Amino acid sequence: MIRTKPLQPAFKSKPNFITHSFLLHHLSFSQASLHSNSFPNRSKYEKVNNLDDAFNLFDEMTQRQPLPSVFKFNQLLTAVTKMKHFSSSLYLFKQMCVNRLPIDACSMSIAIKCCCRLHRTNDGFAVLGSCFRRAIVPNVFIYSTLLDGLVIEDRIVEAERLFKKIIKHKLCEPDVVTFSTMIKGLCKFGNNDIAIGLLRLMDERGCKPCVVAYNTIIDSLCKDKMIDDAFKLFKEMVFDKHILPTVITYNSLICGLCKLGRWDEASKMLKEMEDVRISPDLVTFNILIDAYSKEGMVDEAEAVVKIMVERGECPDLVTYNSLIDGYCLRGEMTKARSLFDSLTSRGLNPNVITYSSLLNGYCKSLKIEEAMLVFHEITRKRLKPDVVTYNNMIQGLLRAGRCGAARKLFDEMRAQGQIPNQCTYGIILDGLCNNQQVEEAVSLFHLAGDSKLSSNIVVYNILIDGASKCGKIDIARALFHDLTIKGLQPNVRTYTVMIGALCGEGLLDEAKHLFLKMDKSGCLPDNVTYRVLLQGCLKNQKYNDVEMLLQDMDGRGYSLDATTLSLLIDHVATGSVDRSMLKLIGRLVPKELMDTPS
DNA sequence: CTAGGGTTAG
Repeated sequence: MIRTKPLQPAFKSKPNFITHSFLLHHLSFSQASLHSNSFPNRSKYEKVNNLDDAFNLFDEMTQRQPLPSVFKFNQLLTAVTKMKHFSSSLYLFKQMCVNRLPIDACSMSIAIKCCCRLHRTNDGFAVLGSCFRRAIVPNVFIYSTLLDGLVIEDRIVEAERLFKKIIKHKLCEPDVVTFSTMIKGLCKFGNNDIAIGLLRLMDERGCKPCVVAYNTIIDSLCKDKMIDDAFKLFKEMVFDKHILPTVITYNSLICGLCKLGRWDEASKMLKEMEDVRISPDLVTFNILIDAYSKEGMVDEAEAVVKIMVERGECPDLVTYNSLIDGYCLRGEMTKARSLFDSLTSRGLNPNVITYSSLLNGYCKSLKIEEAMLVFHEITRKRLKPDVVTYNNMIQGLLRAGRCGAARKLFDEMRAQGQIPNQCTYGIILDGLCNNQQVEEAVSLFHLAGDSKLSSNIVVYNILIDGASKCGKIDIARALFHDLTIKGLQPNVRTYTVMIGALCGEGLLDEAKHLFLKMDKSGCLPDNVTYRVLLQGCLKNQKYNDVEMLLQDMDGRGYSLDATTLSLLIDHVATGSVDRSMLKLIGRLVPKELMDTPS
């Protein structure tokens, strides 16, 4: 399976004051990075920095007598390709072909790269065919580029086939780039172990793994939240293989740590990279800004922006998109809007991500009309709403109770060629349930006929929760039964939602039974499970298990949230829960709740 | 001499 973002975020801890003040302090006082943007030895063929110049130079070159060398043409193609004008580069290449201008393997590999980056890898293979017709022997550059094209298009089976063919038929000698590309493909499909195996294999074949090969796997492990494995590989790279990490290595690790809420370690890595004289770059700062924004700590995020500017880095669209999203998450739509409006004066054009963030912010703030305006603005700016945009808008409409409009947009999205993903269905099912339409939700779920959807435990969690919220405990039970029949494994959330549903109906014995069952089936109840069951006990005046639950929580290092705590205190006050439990309760109160007087 | 691989945003 290709890696996708989870439908539900992982539990994270907030950065404490010490960590982030250290982090900011540390960054602002370390030495500024050096910049060198001068390229004194570039010829005019690689110096072109806009398309017009490139085309003019090309025309002039084609008329020269004698013709410039293939080397000069390749330099020009490279320059255009570096500007990411892949179509133009391909156009020039085609002109070279039809006009019998000089072409070699290098020109071919540039053309193939352009095809691949345009998601036209098949055309890349057509260029490979033309190599044979022109008696140009395809080399390792050409095959590695084609391999990358297949990986870019998620054609992993074909990528593996090509890779094996290269080795078996000795099409070329695979080098460190060929291996790294295959490793990237494996990682993209979650095969980290096989990727590590390939890392070992290349070493055995006498092709020494380099920092890129390691980075690829380290980053993939970080994205899969296997950060400890990532560090294992990092240490192996540095200490056993004596390969120096780069800023990209650190960026991946810091990003992974931030996303897991491991702020103190992220801060430690920042310090470490400065120690080894690697300056944080634009991406490093963007990672920190995004992490702070997602924690709702926009002030700290803005502080990082200030520091990066002081250090000579120019905030880009990624920077501002993170900030805008941060303000949206806090519901500070005025700030989000003014930041959005300031983009053009900063020379930045909002993209579909910017618009979707803003739209989502308005939806979450229940300003559905504003959200619709933003939605229409997207097409007016000749951008295309994508799946995420539609998902956000549909969610907003459902929240506003406008089921009909949501339905219409769902149809429109498919008409526009945007394929609904699992997230879309999750949003719609949840929305229908919240609009008292569980039956519709369940039938849509069965109607969707998507095998991945019907085996998605998160979707079951949504439906069970929704059924319970609508007071349809029978439907909730049936769904829970249905998933076990299918051989699906309920997760903590499934159990918790079901236990909550049973508690809500006063079915405490059944809830307790399920609670014991989950533990037995190896699914450990989490913090939330305990809180839900505890609330169920209290609300239904079943006090027998309260002390045992509290003791369990203490033993597991769990804590109480504000709601459960105040409910408990109420019951102690009325005498239904014994005062002797106060000491135990006190131990379960997290520091944050102690500090904030409410 | 020119060509291929690794990091950040909804």
